[in-house]
Amino acid sequence: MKLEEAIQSNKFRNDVHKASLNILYTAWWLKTVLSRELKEYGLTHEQYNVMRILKGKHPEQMCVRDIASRMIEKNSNVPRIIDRLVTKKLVKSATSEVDRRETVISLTPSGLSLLDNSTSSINQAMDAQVSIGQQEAQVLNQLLEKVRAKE
Amino acid sequence: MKLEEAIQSNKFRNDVHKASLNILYTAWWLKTVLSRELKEYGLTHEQYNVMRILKGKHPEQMCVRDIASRMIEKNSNVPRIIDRLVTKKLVKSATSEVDRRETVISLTPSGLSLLDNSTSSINQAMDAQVSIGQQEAQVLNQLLEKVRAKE
DNA sequence: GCTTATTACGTGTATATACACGTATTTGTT
DNA sequence: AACAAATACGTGTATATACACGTAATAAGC
Repeated sequence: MKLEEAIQSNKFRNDVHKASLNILYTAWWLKTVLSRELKEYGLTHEQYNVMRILKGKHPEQMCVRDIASRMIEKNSNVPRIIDRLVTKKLVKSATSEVDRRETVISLTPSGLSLLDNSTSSINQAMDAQVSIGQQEAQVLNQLLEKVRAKE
Repeated sequence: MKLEEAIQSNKFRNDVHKASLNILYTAWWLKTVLSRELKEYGLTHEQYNVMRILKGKHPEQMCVRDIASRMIEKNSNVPRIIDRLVTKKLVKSATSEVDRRETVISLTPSGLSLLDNSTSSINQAMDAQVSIGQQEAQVLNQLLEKVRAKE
């Protein structure tokens, strides 16, 4: 669906304004596509994101702050997301022995297994639904980096 | 900041995967930029969005459902966002006389005034921070539409 | 070594998304 | 007209973001 139909408006100040709304709408669309798959596994998008980050260091542990700094949405409240993963026994939490301020987190075997299965679903969904080619994706990446160039 | 730095990872399956994360991260970045401006006016991004939609029909009223269908994030709980705007006397709410199931909403004078001021800020912030040209924005728009082509 | 600053978390509040469900009202069918 | 179906809201719950603040532990300065 075109943006104009999706938000029932074609009143944009200019193409940059339209592109900004398009980015926001596409992100919402993408989250919806991915969340639909994750729901089968009882995971939210954010819980999945935390687990993916943990897998990057697996089988090593990571402290909460390291996880937070890798999140896509930087204001995520990582301690609370971890709480829910601990309840489901998908990750394990312990006080660091090196620095007792730190809480170190690691994937449990069942967390790792759930992550692998859900990642397959996510990847399939992405390949099936995100309908651009690799070369177009490269151009898109360059443009998005440029959008944020002034940060 | 490049995506790799922002999320401290360069493990992408391919460019389409990277582009998906890039869209999500850029949307978060953009919301942050805009919310910083809106905070001066005591508005959230979503409250602003509702007011912008209302302005499209001003001085006519709109029913809740019409507003909801124009939201960027389609699962927004519009009645509750409106509650907060009513509390701040930025919009007025009344039961429709034509169809008593409908609640019709309209901007108050102070709502309209706040909207105009905040829109100036938003537009300035967007022009200052979103650093692509109009022609690049056109290409970006085409690519984003293509990403969602299978919806 | 003692004091101060910093760091890493955890928690509380306001607002939001996502979704299910109940209720009042209107529309459609017969 | 009476009943069934659909519609438009409002509300409740779980989880999330955004942000402020408190506390325990460590680091830094003297």
